[in-house]
Amino acid sequence: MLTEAPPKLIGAVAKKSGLPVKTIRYYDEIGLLKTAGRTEGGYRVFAGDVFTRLGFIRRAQSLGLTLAEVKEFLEVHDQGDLPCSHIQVKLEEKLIEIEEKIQQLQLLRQELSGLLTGWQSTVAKTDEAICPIIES
Amino acid sequence: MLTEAPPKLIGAVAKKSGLPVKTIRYYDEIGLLKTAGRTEGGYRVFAGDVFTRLGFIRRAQSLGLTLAEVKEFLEVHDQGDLPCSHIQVKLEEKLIEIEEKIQQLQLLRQELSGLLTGWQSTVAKTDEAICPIIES
DNA sequence: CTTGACTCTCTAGACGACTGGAGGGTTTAG
DNA sequence: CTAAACCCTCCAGTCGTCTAGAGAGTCAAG
Repeated sequence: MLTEAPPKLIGAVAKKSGLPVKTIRYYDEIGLLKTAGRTEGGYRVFAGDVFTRLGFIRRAQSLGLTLAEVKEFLEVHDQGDLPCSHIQVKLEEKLIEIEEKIQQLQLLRQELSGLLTGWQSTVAKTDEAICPIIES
Repeated sequence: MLTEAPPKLIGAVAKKSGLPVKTIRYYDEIGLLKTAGRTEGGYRVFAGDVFTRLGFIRRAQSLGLTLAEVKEFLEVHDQGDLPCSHIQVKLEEKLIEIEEKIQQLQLLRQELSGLLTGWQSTVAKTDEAICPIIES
């Protein structure tokens, strides 16, 4: 019972991934998606792994990586068997950057939770609190 | 032997922090810096904690926070004794986000180092490697 | 008092990452 | 065959984060 997988069109991908159609087209335009070709009518057809890919993109992006950087990684992934030391070094550098980021995030967390506990102690002191600044 | 601290002008801050003068002015403009007033001639004068502040800004920013978010945190810090639950909740949410980010970074690290080890095994297999794609 | 380094404001431009809309082709249900 | 729901390209606009330059004021050294 093997039925032909129906071609995933951009609308379906958008709905399932939660991203706007426009954004997906944009990602495709700048070469992040390696679309699985087009239909006869010229519609983009996407492979099954597009969701993994989109997930990766969004995750990386939300962590401060640019789409250009993301693209590099994806290219490495796509032609995975090209261990040129040039790119390998670049990847290793990126990994170090990421580890630094993790540490920075942990520091930031400390700082913010410092704000919070500072507050809490203030709350304890003042026993009641009203916020005089509510903007928007 | 208490001498008056000399007023830190923007150029000195730029030099010491490594940021361009323009950027610092920009940060001031959007309210990130709470400059310690101006000289008679209209020059910005910065307090000693400006470097801590700039450090915080850059760190947070490099982790994907917007300057608007950074600004919120700094405002909390500046008027630290306002434990209004509205903002407190916001901060807690941010903390959770940050913890998620840490996890995502760890995932990303895994993925990237997966690329790397994938490579390494390929290297082991092919024993020699040349990179056919050197762009720029 | 002049010169040079520094500062100011203001306006405009750049770049990344979208987002909206016009104008038009494709596909499918009735 | 037509209408609705998709999809396409192309072009322009937006938002955030700077960055460049013009024109002008400030300040310390000589």
